[in-house]
Amino acid sequence: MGRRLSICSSIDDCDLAILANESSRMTVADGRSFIEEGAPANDFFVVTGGRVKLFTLLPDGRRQITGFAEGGDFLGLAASTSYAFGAEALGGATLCRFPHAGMQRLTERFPSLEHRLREEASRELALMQARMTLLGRKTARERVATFLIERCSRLDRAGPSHPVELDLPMPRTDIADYLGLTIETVSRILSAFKKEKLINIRSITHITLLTPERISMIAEGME
Amino acid sequence: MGRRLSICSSIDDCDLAILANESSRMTVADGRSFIEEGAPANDFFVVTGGRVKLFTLLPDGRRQITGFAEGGDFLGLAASTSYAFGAEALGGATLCRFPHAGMQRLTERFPSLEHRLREEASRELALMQARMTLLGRKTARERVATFLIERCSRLDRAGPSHPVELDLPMPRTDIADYLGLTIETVSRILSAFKKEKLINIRSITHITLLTPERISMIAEGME
DNA sequence: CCATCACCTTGACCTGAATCAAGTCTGGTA
DNA sequence: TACCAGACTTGATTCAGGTCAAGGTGATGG
Repeated sequence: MGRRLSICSSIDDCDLAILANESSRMTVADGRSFIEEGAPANDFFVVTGGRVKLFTLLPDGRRQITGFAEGGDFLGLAASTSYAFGAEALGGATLCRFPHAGMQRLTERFPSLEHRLREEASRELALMQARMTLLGRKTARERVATFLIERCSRLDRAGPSHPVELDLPMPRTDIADYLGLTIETVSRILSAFKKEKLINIRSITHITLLTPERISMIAEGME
Repeated sequence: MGRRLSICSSIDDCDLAILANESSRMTVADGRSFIEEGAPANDFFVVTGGRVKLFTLLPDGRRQITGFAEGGDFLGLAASTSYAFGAEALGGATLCRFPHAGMQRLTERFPSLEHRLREEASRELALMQARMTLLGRKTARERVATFLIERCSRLDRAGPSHPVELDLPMPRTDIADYLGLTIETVSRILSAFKKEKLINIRSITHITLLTPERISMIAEGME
């Protein structure tokens, strides 16, 4: 969750030691889970490298991926007592862990940090509104199109009108669980987009958006 | 969004004047919109009475209600430049409006307020994860059951095992747009629940949950 | 160079919820 | 008391996407 600006951006150089003092680095191997949904929430995390997926589960195993996080993103902003989601590395990730107690010392020492955290939380809140609309009201085609555009606008700001190379580091299963679809549907729709010359599938993980602006149209239901 | 504790809870009595100074009260009539999705976000709101619905729209008019807010809830936490949602009164509401500039003066004066705001944002974040799971992975029956349970646990903490009277102040259209369904489906499922003696429909807005614990089971997909 | 395994694609078929189309109920008005 | 309008319910039918079932594909190791 949350992007770009590192947690450090609100703290000046010579205070970095204090920060380092309150945190510990950790490495998580591909597919390894490091936050258990419902477990007591003792830590706050910052993703420093690699990628992570966040998800919730239903008792029968149905899964909803609620977000992907990468370098600079915050996890576990909720200062609540238990995690509302599980988290798992996607192809290996490195994290910085801040125990809540230490976090509190930090926010006391650096009041502006609290503001950064709120900012991050509200940015995430805004993204989630959009994702709820996707899940509640968009068709499968629109969902996949939205996903592609979302991916590409995390590289390029502003949707460009010329071909964009895209790399989808997550397996189809994860895309499906993120979009509230099945892997078959995701696969079929990507194939359809290819047949319609909207995209080019160079390899499983490597896709070219041939007509980004048309794909954005589809994403917004304006075919 | 966000419940119970008023914004004032982090501010002591004699400072209330300062707070009052930075805010203005407003009344919104039933069905009147007071936040326009995408409009520049200049204010932060606290619901002081009545109810409000938050939603996002697709260009063709499809609507996703992303939440209902009532007394004590916060709106527009995102300190971003434009609102990520629209908001409209549901049967009349009263609000307290805080222009962002004033809000900033307040957080400087009362640092603990910033923490409250983050807390509120992260609580909302956790709720949204659950709602994404609902929209992405639950069946219509499960969604309606979840909705009923959600409504009743905002009265009673802990799901009780004996009948609960419930009042649904929003029209079926809103329930449908909240759950990502059509009004027909919502209506059919409520009728089915009635036939199965899970609920009793006393009037359009007044429903009794006869077996709350069975309804919770359905809500979690554990029929 | 082939076997294997995990992941992805494609096809045939099915089904849950949407859509389309009548009714019915309620509360307000005269 | 009867009428009306808007909101809700119910039924018949359709269809988007899910499910089930084969194939493909490409990276790894023997």
